Amino acid sequence: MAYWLFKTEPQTFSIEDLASRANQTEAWDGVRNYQARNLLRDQVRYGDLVFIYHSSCPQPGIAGIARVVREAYPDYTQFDPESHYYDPKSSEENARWMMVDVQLAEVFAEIVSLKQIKANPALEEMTLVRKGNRLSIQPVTPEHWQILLAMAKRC
DNA sequence: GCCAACGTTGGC
DNA sequence: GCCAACGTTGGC
Repeated sequence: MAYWLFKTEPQTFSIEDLASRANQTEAWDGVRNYQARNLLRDQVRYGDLVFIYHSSCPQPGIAGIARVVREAYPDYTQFDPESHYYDPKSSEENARWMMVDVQLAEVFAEIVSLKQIKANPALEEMTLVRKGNRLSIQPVTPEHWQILLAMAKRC
């Protein structure tokens, strides 16, 4: 089993939105970056655990954990002309973008803030804090996962 | 294949 | 809103 970090802008989709549908699965749509797409398609597997990271917001950081409950399949928003994520260059026969389904596992009592993460020398190799990194789907090593879990206030 | 122009991400 | 650090596009 592998560990991941998925970024989301909470003003668009937050962990509270995920929590409000806790017993349902949620399609993680809208990934429009090839490197992130490749990870979703080739490496993210059923049962993997995912840190949900809030970005572009007052307090960026890790808000909780989700579980992958369906492996990669075509992101339907790419075919919808009404969608913000519509891609006219993609086709149903040859879908360009993929998504997975996730389900909430845990909401942290407090966000593990980017500030805390940056302040921890043991996490300086994390993709998240490497200079210039903007990847929205990132692998997390088991070591980093355990350190971050220990930093989180669990319910 | 090169690379300039442009668009996006995301912290601050 | 600023801007660094990307990624993408398209002419050549």
